[in-house]
Amino acid sequence: MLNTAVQSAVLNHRHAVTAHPSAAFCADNDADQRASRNIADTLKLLDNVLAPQRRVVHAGDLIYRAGERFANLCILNSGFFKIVTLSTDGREQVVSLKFRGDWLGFDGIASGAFSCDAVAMDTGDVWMIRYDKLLAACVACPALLTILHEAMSREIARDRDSLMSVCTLPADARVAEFLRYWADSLSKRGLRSDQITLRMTRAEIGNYLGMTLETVSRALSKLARDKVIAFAEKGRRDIRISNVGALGAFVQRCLAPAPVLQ
Amino acid sequence: MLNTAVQSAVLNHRHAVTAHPSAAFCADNDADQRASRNIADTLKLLDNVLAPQRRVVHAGDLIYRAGERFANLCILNSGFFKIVTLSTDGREQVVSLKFRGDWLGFDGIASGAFSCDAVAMDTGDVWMIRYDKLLAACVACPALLTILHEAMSREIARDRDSLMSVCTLPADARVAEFLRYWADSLSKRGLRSDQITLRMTRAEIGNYLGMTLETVSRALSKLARDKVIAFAEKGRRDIRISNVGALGAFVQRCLAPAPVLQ
DNA sequence: CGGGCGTTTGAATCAAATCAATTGGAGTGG
DNA sequence: CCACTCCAATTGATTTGATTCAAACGCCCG
Repeated sequence: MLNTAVQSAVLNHRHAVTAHPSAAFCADNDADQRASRNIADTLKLLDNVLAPQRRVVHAGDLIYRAGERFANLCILNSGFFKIVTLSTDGREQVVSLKFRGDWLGFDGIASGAFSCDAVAMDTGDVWMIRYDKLLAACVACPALLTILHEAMSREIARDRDSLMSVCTLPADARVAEFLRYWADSLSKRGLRSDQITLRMTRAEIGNYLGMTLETVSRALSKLARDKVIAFAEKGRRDIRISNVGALGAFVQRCLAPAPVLQ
Repeated sequence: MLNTAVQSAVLNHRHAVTAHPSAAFCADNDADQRASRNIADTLKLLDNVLAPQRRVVHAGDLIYRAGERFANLCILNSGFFKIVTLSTDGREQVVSLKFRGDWLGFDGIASGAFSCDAVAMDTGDVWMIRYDKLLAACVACPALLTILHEAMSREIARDRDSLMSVCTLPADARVAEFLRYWADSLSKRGLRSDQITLRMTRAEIGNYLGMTLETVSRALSKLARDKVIAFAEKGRRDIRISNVGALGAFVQRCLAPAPVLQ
């Protein structure tokens, strides 16, 4: 019973974020297991009540684009997505990353149009839900309303954490924090978090974190030198994280005042 | 009929953000007038349906603090507020600024506890609404639900804009953008935006924008030197902005590639 | 008037950006 | 299979925008 969520998380994933059968890597603590189960339960409920329209997407596909009329919210059943805002003067900014169980499209509710692009970064499937139908269903089923509000609330809290990272952490720490967040997100979804495959280029990571691609590269090299992470033998997109705690410790070390050597 | 919203916006404001009777400064365009009216209408509806509990606050008062159990949302009827998140390791970050008509507390919905402090920066009054009562009322009154979702949606979109500014703009432009946002916020609430009184220290502004207080000071001096803003004759907290467009132009100038001089 | 706090401004320093060269894989086609 | 291109990533040298450190100023208030 505990493992059903973990199992279902694997569905619809091909070469994407691969789940691992061993409990050693999947939701290794109670909180992660609970989170993973919550996501599975939420998806099941939404499926039952609303029978959302499925859409399979591939890397590079746009789920919606800025300016488009808002009518649907999406729930991510699998895959990995980025939210990109585009300013009028042409600046582009990756503002958010989304995984299984996350929602897309909240930004469109207020203005009636999306204010950003939602882009798939891997094969996945999203469930489209008409917003008006969702509202109607929420009246009949209060649990749905709770789910919806919690999702929006989490997004708000998460965005604030992002801002905090960008404003208060030096570049190296920001990259470490980014990896930690990614590993955490995988754990909470019942996926193995000791090995992650970045499906973003250094340039995309840099954009998200407010630094250049060279700085990202240097930070990753430093993390590897300090043995906080390791690269897969072949290629440098796969990152092994034997100990997530070490990433947190690295962040703290970056913040600590320079040691006085006498 | 067009001016009622503007009038009501003045209520409950003492020395805070002062409204101006002349239409030249208040909601000078249709969009601003509409926004101002929307805020007034929303407040009226909430007042009628929920009869929120009033609370008068003064500069420095905490509306709620991180860790506190979540039970109420707040609507700001007047005053000016900051949202501050505190990381476990002691970093502090101003993540958001709030004005009349904005909501406080969405971050508490998901986890059942607030994840940040909400601090009044001026005299004002907030309306407290029990979240469970609000949900019940939403079922009976769909307009309420729309209002709630739009507020959350706007907050999400706004947070993303903040992140974009911090990540893509140089320090000078960030300060200009900050002032532009502030002036805009005043316009949308039917208040004069040609003269704003910063109720934040340079240190607070710097924290919010991800830079040091010295850099904020230098940026403001540069804006004044370039005649984009002007300081009040006495003191340097009051800022005159004769032309909001000039702030936008300044931002663009910061982004433009260095001019080739031959 | 004097103390305290917020602000400004300058000079020195530093972290990150920029510029530039090289490496390394993935994919293509002969 | 190898040669080739293309693009991502790394690494080094240099520049630059912002921070840090320091000093002075201005305003408010007891």
